[in-house]
Amino acid sequence: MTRRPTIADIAQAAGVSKGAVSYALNGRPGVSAATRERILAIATEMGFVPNRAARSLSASTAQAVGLALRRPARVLGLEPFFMELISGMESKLSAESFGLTIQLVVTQEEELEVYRRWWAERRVDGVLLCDLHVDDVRVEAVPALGLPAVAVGGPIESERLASVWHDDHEPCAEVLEYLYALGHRRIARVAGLPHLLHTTYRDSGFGEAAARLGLESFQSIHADYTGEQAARITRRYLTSTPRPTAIVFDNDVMAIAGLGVAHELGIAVPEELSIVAWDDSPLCRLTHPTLTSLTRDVTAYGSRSAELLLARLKDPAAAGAGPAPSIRCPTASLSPRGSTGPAVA
Amino acid sequence: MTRRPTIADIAQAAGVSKGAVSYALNGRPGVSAATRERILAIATEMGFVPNRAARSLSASTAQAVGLALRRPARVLGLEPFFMELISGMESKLSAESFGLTIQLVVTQEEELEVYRRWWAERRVDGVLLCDLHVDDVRVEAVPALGLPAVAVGGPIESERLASVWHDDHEPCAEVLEYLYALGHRRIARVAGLPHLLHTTYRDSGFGEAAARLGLESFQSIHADYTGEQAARITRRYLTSTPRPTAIVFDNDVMAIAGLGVAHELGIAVPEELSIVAWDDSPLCRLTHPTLTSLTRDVTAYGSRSAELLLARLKDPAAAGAGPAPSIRCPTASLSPRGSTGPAVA
DNA sequence: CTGAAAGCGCTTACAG
DNA sequence: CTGAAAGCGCTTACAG
Repeated sequence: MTRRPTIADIAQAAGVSKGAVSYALNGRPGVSAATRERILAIATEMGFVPNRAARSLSASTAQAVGLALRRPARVLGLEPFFMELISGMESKLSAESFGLTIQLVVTQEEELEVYRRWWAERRVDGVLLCDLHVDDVRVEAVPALGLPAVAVGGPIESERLASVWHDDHEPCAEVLEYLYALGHRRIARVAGLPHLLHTTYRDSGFGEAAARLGLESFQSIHADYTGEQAARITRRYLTSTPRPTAIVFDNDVMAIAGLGVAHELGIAVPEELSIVAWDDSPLCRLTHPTLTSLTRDVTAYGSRSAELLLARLKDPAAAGAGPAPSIRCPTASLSPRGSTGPAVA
Repeated sequence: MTRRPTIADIAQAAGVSKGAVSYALNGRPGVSAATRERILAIATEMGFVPNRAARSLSASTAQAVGLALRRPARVLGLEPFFMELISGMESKLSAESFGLTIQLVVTQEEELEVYRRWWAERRVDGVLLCDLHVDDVRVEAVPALGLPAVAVGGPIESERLASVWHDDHEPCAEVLEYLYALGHRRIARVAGLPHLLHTTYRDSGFGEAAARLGLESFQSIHADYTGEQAARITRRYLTSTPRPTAIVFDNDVMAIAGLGVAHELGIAVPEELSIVAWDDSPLCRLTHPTLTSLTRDVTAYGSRSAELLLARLKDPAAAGAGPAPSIRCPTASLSPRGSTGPAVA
């Protein structure tokens, strides 16, 4: 037969009803073990694969999860973070034969529109929300749509939106204490986008740790994660007097740009300047010297998020009852490498 | 109404049949202009969005395109290439309200299995094939499935598989001629994976250009696009005697790793060593010196591929007739930057 | 131009 | 344990 086999074909071949085939295929009660065996054998032999649209229509499930990314394409491409995250999500999803539908968006309104459309079309069963903002409207708007979702980031204050996050405070303290122990007293930071939630956590984390250590000159300047802005800010830091002896960058791309500026200005790393990167991608090991960085398992972060969403899709009753779970992932830890060393006065 | 509106609801409100609603919504003949207006107004007012599964089931179209990526997650994350490509594809697809379904796979067999399943499930209408190999089984196997596809890469020899590609020969010549003009005579290359089709085109492109220029010592060593392998090979090149005065890398990540090795060995770039990268991502402008590289518009490459696939999906008759189109994109061109300079003997 | 009906390929109560 | 039937929400010939 050249046509795709349907359950009707299997039913006919097995001499049973379509309903029986459906029960057998889905491992539900309603058919005897012997009949089930026979039906499954025939289905396999015919190379049967259920039509997703038909199944979706009657079961009203899309067997797919959506991911809308609102970042400029060049930033997405540049940061290994996103592909690692996607890879982690995808591994869990495909294991449960869920699809992952991706769309890039520009504005927040466009992003919400995508969620509305996906949900109205029943193209996805749920979504994963990235890049949480301060006062993120999605935290209220997405649950309000009735669209199951998991926020990848936090912690957030919400009874309705589940989230997977890790602590951003502790690593800030760890970095500053490490640099302090190396003798650094003039430390600066090139921070990420100020409206991103985790940036604010780091702002306060660094601020508190700096105050505790008496690092009065500690300062942060916000950037957009691109190399250009990071280079400009680093240049400003390094040409000020007295210049910092250590700079912390909120991502790896900016740290590499900062290292480039140090080379450009003839400032030796780590002899005259220590550099610490956040997000320990393989990029940090490409450079010379290699970059000291805060390591976290981004792939695990993605897979944990997908896992939580799948669990909530599987048990909508539990998902509806009680406050939404908030899962904390292991905190990032410092991996000292070649770019940090003792401070010189 | 709390339930999603269906065409039946609209039909009832408008006092027409469901068929009429369908015709009006899809802009097909069969309803008068006045009726159409009225139906559309009601649909808008009700916030109607067609159920994708129902539409897919009756129209037997998924309104989605699949992309299976067979690369280690860390390579995918590291190379801006893929996200830029995806971004280009996605922009065309979402403009036509097609979804993009992504899956990461490990083996070729797994990849083919994904295509078979997607197609059998009718989860996608077509696929985009990346990373063409030498004697790639997909070139025959995917058209044999009846699954519409466009190869992103080539040129390939196939009457059945459409492709979008760009020439890899000319840039090789351009690079070597440029370096030759700068006085370089000992040139080495850190190549990409040897079984990838474009690597073989570059192998021959560089080989021919080197022969033409009389660069007898020109040599290529194949690597896997990671920084580790590139660093190892670069170290070998730079510690040999006489060492090359210029090294060409098949991607940006390897070029950055190579630059790191030069720093590590105290070899000044570009004074003592020139470096050229392939794939001009923003990464090439992060470093100091900035990397001379071969620029191509990866986003356009992706969007052109998606466009071709959409065109073939829209007109299956034309897609079935005649040899599959083979679209050539603009050739990469050299962007000289700080990492190349005159050769020193 | 319009309506009533069948059909896409599944799932799922509901009777036997 | 099994079968016959209705239904999911659309599209599309086929009559009027």
